[in-house]
Amino acid sequence: MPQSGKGLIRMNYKLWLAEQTASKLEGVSVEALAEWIEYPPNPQMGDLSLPCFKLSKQLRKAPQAIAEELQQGWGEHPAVERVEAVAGYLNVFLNKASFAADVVSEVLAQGERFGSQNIGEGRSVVIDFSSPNIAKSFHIGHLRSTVIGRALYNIFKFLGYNSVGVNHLGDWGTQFGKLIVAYKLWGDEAAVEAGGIDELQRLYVKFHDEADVKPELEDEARAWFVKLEQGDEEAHKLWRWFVEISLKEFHKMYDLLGVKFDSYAGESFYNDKMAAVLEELKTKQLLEEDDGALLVKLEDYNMPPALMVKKDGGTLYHTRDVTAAIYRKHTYDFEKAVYVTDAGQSLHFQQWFKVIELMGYDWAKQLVHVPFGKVSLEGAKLSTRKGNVINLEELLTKAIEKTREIIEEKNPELENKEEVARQVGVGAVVFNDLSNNRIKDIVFSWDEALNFEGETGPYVQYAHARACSILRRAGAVDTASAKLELLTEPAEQGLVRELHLFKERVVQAMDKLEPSIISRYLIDLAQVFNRFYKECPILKADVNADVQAARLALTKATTVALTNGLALIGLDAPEKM
RNA sequence: GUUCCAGUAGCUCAGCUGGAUAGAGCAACGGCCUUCUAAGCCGUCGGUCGGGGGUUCGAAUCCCUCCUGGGACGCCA
Repeated sequence: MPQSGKGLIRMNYKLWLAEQTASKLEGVSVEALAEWIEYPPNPQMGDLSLPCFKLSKQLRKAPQAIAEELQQGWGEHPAVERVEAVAGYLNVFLNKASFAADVVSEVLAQGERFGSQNIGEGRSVVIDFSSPNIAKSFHIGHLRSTVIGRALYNIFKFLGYNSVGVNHLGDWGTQFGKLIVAYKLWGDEAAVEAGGIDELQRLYVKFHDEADVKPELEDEARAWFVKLEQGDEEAHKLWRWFVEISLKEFHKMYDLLGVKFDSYAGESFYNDKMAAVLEELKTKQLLEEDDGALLVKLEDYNMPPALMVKKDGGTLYHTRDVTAAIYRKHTYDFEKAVYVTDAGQSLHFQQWFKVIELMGYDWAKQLVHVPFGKVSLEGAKLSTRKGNVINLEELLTKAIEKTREIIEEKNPELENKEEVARQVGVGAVVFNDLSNNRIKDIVFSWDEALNFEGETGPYVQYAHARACSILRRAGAVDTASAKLELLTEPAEQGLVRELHLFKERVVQAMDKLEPSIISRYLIDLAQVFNRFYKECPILKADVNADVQAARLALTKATTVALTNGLALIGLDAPEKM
């Protein structure tokens, strides 16, 4: 257990309080108590609280009586100022001085590791995210999967897992038949080289427009895809070319966003691996024929069947996903495999997770779908085919441009304007996408995506820059000898309390696979810091030297938490802006 | 039709897996730059937590039901 002498509880206050009280209660485990302990809604009620209602049944006593007994038997503890029994709660008021000293010294000691833990012990988590379709523009719909997946990747890594980021490229399928047909009919090489994905997409859209009046185009497209699958040279060459052009553009986005992957094994990668899986399904007697197609019936599980082979012999995304999962299990031996896609695919994932289970793989329960809500544009659904999309590059470019303007207006002396404009502009867009629960649908609005005030990325970055500014002006700071016990003002304590929360927020974010928990935390932290900044002067003439040193240490600790938190969700923390 | 998800302030959303008087941001209005970056801070206004039942000492949170909106539902992914 953490040593609690001299107020040093090493930041696990819930566990510590559980240990303190468990010894006085018969037959109650420390773990259970730790779960029940909560933070009171406001500081006047204390810093920690144990509701005694659940204990009431077990101990056959009134909650308030239990709380009072605990209070009376409390005795003295250097880390605690006093305890109260109120309305069935045991409220603990921490010793402000020791609390501040404990928290701030821990944050400073851990630095960039602050908030991290070794929960994963090196076990692997495969995260399938981003996964854009080749020859289609990278629009704001793909952004969500990309930034949510990347955040989860970072969070798992921070907590001791071996994160494996997989970009399951949509580089195979009948759309390539369509694209080949369109290219041969209306395209030309120079235009595609010059126009990139835009030109490919124009061809793709044109195909659909034309196919509406000339349905035989669809047959041609199917024929070309069959040729592609059979290794036809011309088809393969065109396909390869489309992939290269697309990847070049995707990498521009990934570079701007700072996203990296460990694998780009997309759909085409599994082409030669599906036959074996189909054979396995057959052997395990899971496949049934229906109207020429092969499928796995799932009616016992209240789901429509999972179609594995089309009547023309072609495979489907069920087939590919099952194959990919088996491959990844063998390759990475994952403890968990998460798939970050829009919520519209929920049924699909449930279906093939069930297929994996029916194949007898007990690791089926390690497969997790992480769904997120749809992005729509002023109510209209985004559609590549209709050309109704917001291009991510355009959005990021605008965000960077707007940041540049704000810098010119507010901080024209700034040295590395371009770099900061990128960090803040991109940060605003990314943060905006991560600030709500991922399941919520988003109606895209330029105003909101480019808003830099209130609950936004720039707000958090700005708090960090202000803190850095103070530290810079203060010069060399000896935080090690600072008298941290002096940090007892309400604004200081509020900040200390928030810093203390970081560690459990990171774990929550992992448990719920929810990056917005980090974003929300950062807003709260920036908020209490801004309050502290306003209320507690540091570099002013009349500030006592000891107080100044302590506040500088607290400021430094805040930059550590802000930087670490921002890094988790993929944002940089510029020192000036 | 079957099934999944969402519904909290005028708007956008939190609400820590059932706890104390439901919190932020935006918008509106009113204050705060001769003092550490005003991308900031403070204040005011604003709520039958979609409706109705139920479980519980206690429900925005769990269960049932209804309403509204959205998604998915065999040969696209």
